[in-house]
Amino acid sequence: MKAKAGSRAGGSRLAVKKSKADKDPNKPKRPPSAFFVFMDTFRKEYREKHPDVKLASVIGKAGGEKWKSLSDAEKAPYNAKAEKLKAEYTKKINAYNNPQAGEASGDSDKSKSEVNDEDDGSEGDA
DNA sequence: CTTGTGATTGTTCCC
DNA sequence: GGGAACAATCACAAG
Repeated sequence: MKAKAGSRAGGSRLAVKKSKADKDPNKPKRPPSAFFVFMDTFRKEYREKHPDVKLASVIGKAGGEKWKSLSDAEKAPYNAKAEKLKAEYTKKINAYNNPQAGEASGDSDKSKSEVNDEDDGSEGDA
């Protein structure tokens, strides 16, 4: 059932999809889930194996079944990527909800969540 | 021309 | 804790 839900419990999100280009400039886009990261690559491969199939909907289905077929180890790189994107997005959303957080007054330093250490050489794609 | 939909799963958000 | 909307993508439909 794709009855995802007609009415959401929350209230703020009542913003219905007005126009695809009418999104708040301050509101950052959500980070692609591991599935999407996997699908980005999966799509390309799928197109080579199925040049006739172009509909993303079909690829989505194929990818969905394949995705479940993957093991945690294979999803690991995708999850790791999504995890990083999540951290980035969390900061953006924080600024979106609290653009001036901490800039009020005498706020010294309480948040040490600066995880800027990108020492993970694994990226290595440099 | 323009816009939405359909389909996949995951993630994220706010109350 | 929960529930609800949205993230990419791309062909196709309808007005």
